[in-house]
Amino acid sequence: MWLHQLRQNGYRLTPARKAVVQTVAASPRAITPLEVYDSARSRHRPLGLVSVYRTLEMLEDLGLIQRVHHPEGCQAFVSTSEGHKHLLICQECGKAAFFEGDRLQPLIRSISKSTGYLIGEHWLQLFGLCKDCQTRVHKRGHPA
Amino acid sequence: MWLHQLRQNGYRLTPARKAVVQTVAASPRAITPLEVYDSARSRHRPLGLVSVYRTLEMLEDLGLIQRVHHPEGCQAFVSTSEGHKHLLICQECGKAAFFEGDRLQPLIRSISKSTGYLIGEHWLQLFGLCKDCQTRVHKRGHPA
DNA sequence: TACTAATTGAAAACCGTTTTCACTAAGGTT
DNA sequence: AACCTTAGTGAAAACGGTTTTCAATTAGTA
Repeated sequence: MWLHQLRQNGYRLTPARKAVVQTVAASPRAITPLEVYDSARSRHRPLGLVSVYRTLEMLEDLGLIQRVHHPEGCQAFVSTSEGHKHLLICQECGKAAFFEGDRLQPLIRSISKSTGYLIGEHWLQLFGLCKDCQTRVHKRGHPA
Repeated sequence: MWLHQLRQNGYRLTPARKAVVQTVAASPRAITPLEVYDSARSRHRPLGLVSVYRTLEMLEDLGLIQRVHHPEGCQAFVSTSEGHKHLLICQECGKAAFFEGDRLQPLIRSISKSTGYLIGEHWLQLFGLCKDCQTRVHKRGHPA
């Protein structure tokens, strides 16, 4: 569990941290520092926004959460699903799913060959509608 | 040419705009608003940072430039290469190359199937070393 | 040449993030 | 259980990039 993992890395287990960690871990979608703050304060009222930033940074360093890049902003985080690196985000509700990117290798190799670049990292992120939102959208009629 | 295109979209052709547009168009790498400002001021000294932001927004709306997402920040822009949507960025010098992402379709279809998501957009960005920087790095000996 | 609405640059406002700092308390030690 | 050390806390101030405001300017048209 995350709280365990923090202790093992020499971090103290404070109410502020617990509140932030539990909030982020419980969110199925990417959330911003301010959202974390609002939500985590119900677990630990005196929480300061500063502690949210510090804890998020810490969790990112430990690889437990990752930053999500959106067209509208890049300050949101999701909990990282072990071994799965790529994100699929619902454009309606924000719910995040993960998938393996192994199948990218052939594409990457061919791009490397044609451009001459030595490719190190890759980022792939997909956007769409999750199952729930597909049916929800149907019921309301199709939006623009 | 870009300046033409601006006129055709009802924008006036001012020295400030020309300076910004020419600067961005001439850059082989993604540049931040501040970098644009510094560089464009050599073309039009009295340029204000505000005009840089406004012009960048305008160019983005017209689809002439696109925002580049980096682990370290997401405020840089590159000129969009016609038809090519995906970016390959040199981690040494920042030079950008483009490539087609068509070959992603099979991967996307299979992910769509396994997750149930209806996938709309995709973002793929690669990071690596361009040819020049590969040889440059060799000459200096390998860095960490 | 005159007109007018778009555009400009400076300054102020804004807002999310980071730093500072004196205080608190987690967790090991006794 | 009481103590001690130092990591961690929250409030407030500082910061820095972006946006807004506004009076002055000017591009493009009549």
